[in-house]
Amino acid sequence: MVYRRTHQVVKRLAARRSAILAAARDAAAEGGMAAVQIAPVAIRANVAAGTVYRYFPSKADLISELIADVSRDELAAIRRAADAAPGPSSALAAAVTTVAVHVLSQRKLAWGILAEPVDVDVTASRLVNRREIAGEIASRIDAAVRAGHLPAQDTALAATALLGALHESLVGPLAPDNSDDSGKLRDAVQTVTLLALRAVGVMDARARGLVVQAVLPAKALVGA
Amino acid sequence: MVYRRTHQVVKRLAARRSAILAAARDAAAEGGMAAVQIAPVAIRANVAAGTVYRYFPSKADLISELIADVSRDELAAIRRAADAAPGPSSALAAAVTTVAVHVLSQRKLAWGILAEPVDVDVTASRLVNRREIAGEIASRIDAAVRAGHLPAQDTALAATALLGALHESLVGPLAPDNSDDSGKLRDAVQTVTLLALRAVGVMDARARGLVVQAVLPAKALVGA
DNA sequence: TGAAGAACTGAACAACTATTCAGGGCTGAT
DNA sequence: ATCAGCCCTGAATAGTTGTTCAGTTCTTCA
Repeated sequence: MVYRRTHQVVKRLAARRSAILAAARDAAAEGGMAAVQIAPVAIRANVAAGTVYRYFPSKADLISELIADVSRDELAAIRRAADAAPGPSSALAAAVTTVAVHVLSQRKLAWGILAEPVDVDVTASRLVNRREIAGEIASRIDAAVRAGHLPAQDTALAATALLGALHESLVGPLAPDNSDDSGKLRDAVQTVTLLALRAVGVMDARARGLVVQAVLPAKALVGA
Repeated sequence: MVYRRTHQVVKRLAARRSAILAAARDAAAEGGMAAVQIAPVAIRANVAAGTVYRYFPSKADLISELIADVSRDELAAIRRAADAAPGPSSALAAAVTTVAVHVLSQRKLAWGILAEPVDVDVTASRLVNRREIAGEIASRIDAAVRAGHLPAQDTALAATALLGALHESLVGPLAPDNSDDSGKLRDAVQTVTLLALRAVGVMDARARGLVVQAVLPAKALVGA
């Protein structure tokens, strides 16, 4: 053999792969999953359509990896916010607020990742994504229960319900479009976080305090 | 003119239209929206594919009407259950329970109506559906607030969040499949109703009582 | 520099279904 | 019985995109 993958080539290939994924992500952020079509993504990434298939076996694989990527980021953000909180209840509040802020700051992307119809089957990837996020929330609820701050409950179901409430009210089709008014955005985050905390059994007064504490550090993110 | 639509013909046409809609509904109940394709629906309704287009201008119209139909039924059920309750809080609990029971007893259909990807655009119809149901829930929350049973709040947002929680935890991709165990089904309905009531501010102890009252009459429906 | 092999291109292909429409059959008035 | 007009049929059409692949370009090493 007179050809060998040199380090430089390996790096270029990896860069191209990332460029394609980034192009897909940009497209999704701008126009939702509907905009993630092979030809347009290829153009964005400065490659030909066929090249995409040298990196991803199919569109389903491309989108699945996109979903996994975005989920990884979100999960990390949730953990960071929760771990920085002083106690289990604050951690739960911080986690919920983080989810709310994230989906609001990238509504189209979030909708695409979560629920937007796609022509190929990405249910498996979406399932993994939801499971991870829900699992994280569930374990935070669990910690608060063990600390005696919340009544015992089916934490997995509660976590799923919480996420459903957040998503539906913030990026679902009925969600009001407040994307230009950052004050209303904060209000929405607060209101929904309050609902979520009360749902799992935080007493009203205490919940209000937790919400205020959790929303303050998240303010900066709203602009992102 | 030597031909005129006689009463008999009018009736037959109406029956055929209903048959097509019913076929679409059956298909959706069995295999979700993916199974609602013109040719198979036509076969189910004992007509040719072309005939469907004599009754519905396009697939989008057919599915939109299907969504409207199902929504009408659900809304009626919610109102019936809520109106039969002794007070505003019970009415809210009954409404929430009714939604839960309905989606659980027809999971595939509910998923199709609510969120399953469809190749044609039915967002408008889905939006109307959600708005109607959410509006009903919102007005029940409002009644409870006015009666002094709940704290003042953004009822529209709360209603949307409640529905999101119900749907996600009962028919979403993470929902456990308990379709064979009616005991678990009841548990799920109870748990989720409890979460929903607490979310809008019903005190825990009181919420538990309301849930029990609301679930009892709904039991019969679970089998449907 | 040349040869071998890999990567890239982009036009052609494939598959899936909604939609159409020319022809056949049915209904109702005379 | 007859015919005008509507209804129904279902094979053919059409439009949309994901996917392929033969040919071209680029990279590596002797």
